[in-house]
Amino acid sequence: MLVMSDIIRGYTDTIILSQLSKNDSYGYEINKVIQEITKGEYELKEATLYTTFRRLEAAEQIVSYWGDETTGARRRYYAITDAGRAMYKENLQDWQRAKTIIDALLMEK
Amino acid sequence: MLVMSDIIRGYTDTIILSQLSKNDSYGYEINKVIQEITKGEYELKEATLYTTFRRLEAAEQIVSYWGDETTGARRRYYAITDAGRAMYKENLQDWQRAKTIIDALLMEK
DNA sequence: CAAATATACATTGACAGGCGAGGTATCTTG
DNA sequence: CAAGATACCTCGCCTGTCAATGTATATTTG
Repeated sequence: MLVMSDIIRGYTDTIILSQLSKNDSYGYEINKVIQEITKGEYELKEATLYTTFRRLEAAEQIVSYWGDETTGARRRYYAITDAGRAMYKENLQDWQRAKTIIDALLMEK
Repeated sequence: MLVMSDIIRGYTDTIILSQLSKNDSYGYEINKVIQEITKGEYELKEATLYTTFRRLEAAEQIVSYWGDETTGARRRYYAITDAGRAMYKENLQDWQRAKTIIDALLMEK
Protein backbone atom coordinates (compact mmCIF):
# COMPACT_ATOMS: atom_id res chain seq x y z
CA MET A 1 0.00 0.00 0.00
CA LEU A 2 2.59 2.54 1.06
CA VAL A 3 5.46 2.22 -1.38
CA MET A 4 8.86 3.83 -1.50
CA SER A 5 7.79 6.19 -4.26
CA ASP A 6 5.06 7.55 -2.01
CA ILE A 7 7.50 7.96 0.79
CA ILE A 8 9.98 9.87 -1.28
CA ARG A 9 7.25 11.72 -3.10
CA GLY A 10 7.76 15.42 -2.93
CA TYR A 11 11.52 15.13 -2.61
CA THR A 12 12.50 14.61 -6.20
CA ASP A 13 12.95 18.34 -6.70
CA THR A 14 15.22 18.59 -3.70
CA ILE A 15 17.12 15.44 -4.60
CA ILE A 16 17.89 16.76 -8.07
CA LEU A 17 18.80 20.21 -6.76
CA SER A 18 21.12 18.49 -4.33
CA GLN A 19 22.93 16.67 -7.12
CA LEU A 20 23.20 19.79 -9.24
CA SER A 21 24.50 21.78 -6.30
CA LYS A 22 27.64 19.66 -6.54
CA ASN A 23 28.15 19.91 -10.30
CA ASP A 24 26.30 20.25 -13.58
CA SER A 25 24.94 16.97 -14.79
CA TYR A 26 22.45 15.34 -17.13
CA GLY A 27 19.43 13.13 -16.63
CA TYR A 28 20.87 9.74 -17.23
CA GLU A 29 23.86 10.39 -15.02
CA ILE A 30 21.82 11.83 -12.17
CA ASN A 31 19.69 8.73 -12.14
CA LYS A 32 22.78 6.54 -12.04
CA VAL A 33 24.28 8.49 -9.17
CA ILE A 34 21.06 8.22 -7.21
CA GLN A 35 21.01 4.48 -7.68
CA GLU A 36 24.60 4.27 -6.52
CA ILE A 37 24.03 6.42 -3.46
CA THR A 38 21.02 4.38 -2.44
CA LYS A 39 22.64 1.09 -3.42
CA GLY A 40 19.78 0.38 -5.79
CA GLU A 41 17.15 0.86 -3.09
CA TYR A 42 15.68 3.79 -4.91
CA GLU A 43 15.37 4.69 -8.53
CA LEU A 44 13.85 7.79 -10.04
CA LYS A 45 11.54 6.77 -12.85
CA GLU A 46 12.51 8.43 -16.12
CA ALA A 47 9.11 10.02 -16.61
CA THR A 48 9.37 11.54 -13.16
CA LEU A 49 12.92 12.67 -13.75
CA TYR A 50 12.13 14.57 -16.92
CA THR A 51 8.90 16.11 -15.63
CA THR A 52 10.90 17.32 -12.68
CA PHE A 53 13.50 18.92 -14.95
CA ARG A 54 10.72 20.73 -16.81
CA ARG A 55 9.20 21.91 -13.56
CA LEU A 56 12.49 23.10 -12.10
CA GLU A 57 13.43 24.85 -15.31
CA ALA A 58 10.05 26.59 -15.53
CA ALA A 59 10.60 27.76 -11.96
CA GLU A 60 14.05 29.04 -12.96
CA GLN A 61 15.78 26.91 -10.40
CA ILE A 62 17.85 25.21 -13.03
CA VAL A 63 18.93 26.04 -16.57
CA SER A 64 19.88 23.62 -19.33
CA TYR A 65 22.30 23.50 -22.22
CA TRP A 66 23.29 20.86 -24.74
CA GLY A 67 26.62 19.13 -24.26
CA ASP A 68 29.15 19.14 -27.09
CA GLU A 69 29.69 15.39 -27.30
CA THR A 70 31.14 14.47 -30.67
CA THR A 71 30.34 10.84 -30.03
CA GLY A 72 27.50 8.97 -28.34
CA ALA A 73 24.01 10.22 -27.68
CA ARG A 74 23.56 13.94 -27.09
CA ARG A 75 23.22 15.06 -23.50
CA ARG A 76 21.23 17.91 -22.05
CA TYR A 77 23.10 19.29 -19.10
CA TYR A 78 21.50 21.11 -16.21
CA ALA A 79 22.96 23.76 -13.92
CA ILE A 80 21.48 25.05 -10.70
CA THR A 81 20.70 28.77 -10.47
CA ASP A 82 21.00 31.05 -7.44
CA ALA A 83 17.26 30.74 -6.93
CA GLY A 84 17.71 26.97 -7.08
CA ARG A 85 20.41 27.06 -4.43
CA ALA A 86 18.23 29.18 -2.18
CA MET A 87 15.32 26.78 -2.65
CA TYR A 88 17.56 23.82 -1.99
CA LYS A 89 18.78 25.32 1.26
CA GLU A 90 15.21 26.01 2.33
CA ASN A 91 14.08 22.51 1.44
CA LEU A 92 16.92 21.03 3.43
CA GLN A 93 15.70 22.87 6.50
CA ASP A 94 12.12 21.82 5.82
CA TRP A 95 13.28 18.23 5.63
CA GLN A 96 14.87 18.48 9.06
CA ARG A 97 11.63 19.86 10.46
CA ALA A 98 9.54 17.25 8.66
CA LYS A 99 11.66 14.46 10.09
CA THR A 100 11.12 15.73 13.60
CA ILE A 101 7.40 16.14 13.07
CA ILE A 102 6.83 12.76 11.48
CA ASP A 103 9.01 11.06 14.07
CA ALA A 104 6.94 12.65 16.81
CA LEU A 105 3.70 11.62 15.13
CA LEU A 106 4.75 8.03 14.53
CA MET A 107 6.51 7.51 17.81
CA GLU A 108 5.04 4.70 19.82
CA LYS A 109 4.13 5.65 23.34
CA MET B 1 7.18 25.61 -3.43
CA LEU B 2 7.84 22.63 -1.21
CA VAL B 3 5.27 22.85 1.52
CA MET B 4 4.67 20.83 4.61
CA SER B 5 1.73 19.05 3.02
CA ASP B 6 4.00 17.70 0.29
CA ILE B 7 6.52 16.63 2.82
CA ILE B 8 4.04 14.77 4.95
CA ARG B 9 2.15 13.48 1.93
CA GLY B 10 1.85 9.75 2.03
CA TYR B 11 2.12 9.64 5.80
CA THR B 12 -1.42 10.55 6.76
CA ASP B 13 -2.41 6.88 6.73
CA THR B 14 0.45 5.97 9.00
CA ILE B 15 -0.08 8.94 11.28
CA ILE B 16 -3.71 8.01 11.82
CA LEU B 17 -2.90 4.33 12.29
CA SER B 18 -0.33 5.40 14.85
CA GLN B 19 -2.91 7.33 16.86
CA LEU B 20 -5.44 4.50 16.68
CA SER B 21 -2.83 1.99 17.75
CA LYS B 22 -2.90 3.70 21.13
CA ASN B 23 -6.67 3.88 21.55
CA ASP B 24 -9.90 4.23 19.62
CA SER B 25 -10.61 7.80 18.70
CA TYR B 26 -12.63 10.04 16.41
CA GLY B 27 -11.75 12.54 13.72
CA TYR B 28 -11.92 15.76 15.58
CA GLU B 29 -9.93 14.43 18.51
CA ILE B 30 -7.23 12.90 16.33
CA ASN B 31 -6.72 16.22 14.65
CA LYS B 32 -6.43 17.96 18.00
CA VAL B 33 -3.92 15.46 19.28
CA ILE B 34 -1.82 15.88 16.15
CA GLN B 35 -1.79 19.63 16.59
CA GLU B 36 -0.73 19.22 20.19
CA ILE B 37 2.02 16.75 19.38
CA THR B 38 3.40 19.03 16.68
CA LYS B 39 2.79 22.18 18.72
CA GLY B 40 0.65 23.56 15.94
CA GLU B 41 3.33 23.08 13.30
CA TYR B 42 1.20 20.62 11.44
CA GLU B 43 -2.51 20.28 10.97
CA LEU B 44 -4.34 17.63 9.02
CA LYS B 45 -6.90 19.31 6.80
CA GLU B 46 -10.39 18.00 7.49
CA ALA B 47 -10.96 16.93 3.90
CA THR B 48 -7.75 14.93 4.03
CA LEU B 49 -8.63 13.44 7.38
CA TYR B 50 -11.98 12.10 6.29
CA THR B 51 -10.81 10.85 2.91
CA THR B 52 -8.11 8.98 4.77
CA PHE B 53 -10.66 7.38 7.09
CA ARG B 54 -12.67 6.22 4.06
CA ARG B 55 -9.55 4.83 2.44
CA LEU B 56 -8.37 3.03 5.57
CA GLU B 57 -11.81 1.62 6.22
CA ALA B 58 -12.14 0.38 2.64
CA ALA B 59 -8.79 -1.34 3.09
CA GLU B 60 -10.07 -2.89 6.32
CA GLN B 61 -7.29 -1.37 8.36
CA ILE B 62 -9.74 0.39 10.59
CA VAL B 63 -13.38 -0.10 11.52
CA SER B 64 -15.82 2.53 12.72
CA TYR B 65 -18.74 2.72 15.10
CA TRP B 66 -20.92 5.52 16.40
CA GLY B 67 -20.32 6.70 19.93
CA ASP B 68 -23.23 6.71 22.38
CA GLU B 69 -22.94 10.35 23.43
CA THR B 70 -26.22 11.45 24.94
CA THR B 71 -25.08 15.05 24.64
CA GLY B 72 -23.06 17.05 22.15
CA ALA B 73 -22.44 16.25 18.52
CA ARG B 74 -22.35 12.61 17.55
CA ARG B 75 -18.93 11.05 17.13
CA ARG B 76 -17.80 8.33 14.78
CA TYR B 77 -15.13 6.34 16.51
CA TYR B 78 -12.47 4.37 14.71
CA ALA B 79 -10.60 1.27 15.84
CA ILE B 80 -7.53 -0.24 14.25
CA THR B 81 -7.76 -3.83 12.99
CA ASP B 82 -5.08 -6.51 13.03
CA ALA B 83 -4.41 -5.79 9.37
CA GLY B 84 -4.08 -2.14 10.33
CA ARG B 85 -1.55 -2.91 13.01
CA ALA B 86 0.46 -5.02 10.61
CA MET B 87 0.42 -2.23 8.04
CA TYR B 88 1.39 0.30 10.66
CA LYS B 89 4.37 -1.77 11.72
CA GLU B 90 5.46 -2.12 8.11
CA ASN B 91 5.06 1.57 7.43
CA LEU B 92 7.15 2.41 10.48
CA GLN B 93 9.99 0.34 9.08
CA ASP B 94 9.57 1.93 5.66
CA TRP B 95 9.82 5.33 7.30
CA GLN B 96 13.13 4.42 8.89
CA ARG B 97 14.44 3.30 5.51
CA ALA B 98 13.09 6.38 3.76
CA LYS B 99 14.80 8.64 6.28
CA THR B 100 18.13 7.00 5.60
CA ILE B 101 17.67 7.16 1.86
CA ILE B 102 16.57 10.78 1.74
CA ASP B 103 19.29 11.80 4.16
CA ALA B 104 21.86 10.13 1.94
CA LEU B 105 20.46 11.81 -1.16
CA LEU B 106 20.30 15.27 0.36
CA MET B 107 23.58 15.11 2.25
CA GLU B 108 25.97 17.81 1.21
CA LYS B 109 29.38 16.56 0.22
C1' DC C 1 27.14 -8.69 -39.31
C1' DA C 2 22.80 -8.88 -36.96
C1' DA C 3 20.84 -8.67 -32.58
C1' DA C 4 20.99 -7.27 -28.09
C1' DT C 5 22.18 -4.05 -24.69
C1' DA C 6 23.51 0.40 -22.99
C1' DT C 7 23.35 5.27 -23.37
C1' DA C 8 20.37 9.29 -23.68
C1' DC C 9 16.49 11.94 -24.56
C1' DA C 10 11.22 12.90 -24.40
C1' DT C 11 5.81 12.90 -24.11
C1' DT C 12 1.09 11.28 -23.11
C1' DG C 13 -2.48 9.97 -20.30
C1' DA C 14 -4.14 7.72 -16.25
C1' DC C 15 -4.20 7.54 -11.27
C1' DA C 16 -4.04 8.84 -6.46
C1' DG C 17 -3.57 11.88 -2.51
C1' DG C 18 -4.26 16.50 -0.60
C1' DC C 19 -7.32 20.07 0.20
C1' DG C 20 -10.24 24.54 -0.67
C1' DA C 21 -14.80 25.41 -0.58
C1' DG C 22 -18.97 24.34 0.82
C1' DG C 23 -22.46 22.07 3.73
C1' DT C 24 -25.11 20.07 8.18
C1' DA C 25 -26.09 19.77 13.18
C1' DT C 26 -25.37 20.39 18.23
C1' DC C 27 -23.68 22.55 22.42
C1' DT C 28 -21.63 26.32 25.28
C1' DT C 29 -20.82 30.93 26.65
C1' DG C 30 -20.98 35.81 26.94
C1' DC D 1 -29.55 35.12 20.82
C1' DA D 2 -25.19 35.42 18.42
C1' DA D 3 -20.75 33.60 18.17
C1' DG D 4 -17.71 30.14 18.52
C1' DA D 5 -16.50 25.48 19.49
C1' DT D 6 -17.47 20.69 18.64
C1' DA D 7 -18.25 17.19 15.11
C1' DC D 8 -19.37 15.29 10.90
C1' DC D 9 -19.15 14.99 5.53
C1' DT D 10 -18.54 15.51 0.10
C1' DC D 11 -17.30 17.46 -4.45
C1' DG D 12 -14.10 18.69 -7.67
C1' DC D 13 -9.67 20.64 -8.73
C1' DC D 14 -4.65 20.41 -8.66
C1' DT D 15 -0.31 18.28 -8.68
C1' DG D 16 3.28 14.69 -8.65
C1' DT D 17 4.26 9.97 -10.10
C1' DC D 18 4.86 6.69 -13.57
C1' DA D 19 3.64 2.90 -17.16
C1' DA D 20 3.76 2.84 -21.77
C1' DT D 21 5.65 4.30 -25.72
C1' DG D 22 8.73 6.47 -28.89
C1' DT D 23 13.35 8.31 -30.93
C1' DA D 24 18.44 7.92 -31.93
C1' DT D 25 23.29 6.44 -31.36
C1' DA D 26 27.14 3.42 -29.71
C1' DT D 27 28.95 -0.83 -28.11
C1' DT D 28 29.12 -5.64 -27.26
C1' DT D 29 28.38 -10.44 -28.40
C1' DG D 30 27.03 -14.66 -30.49
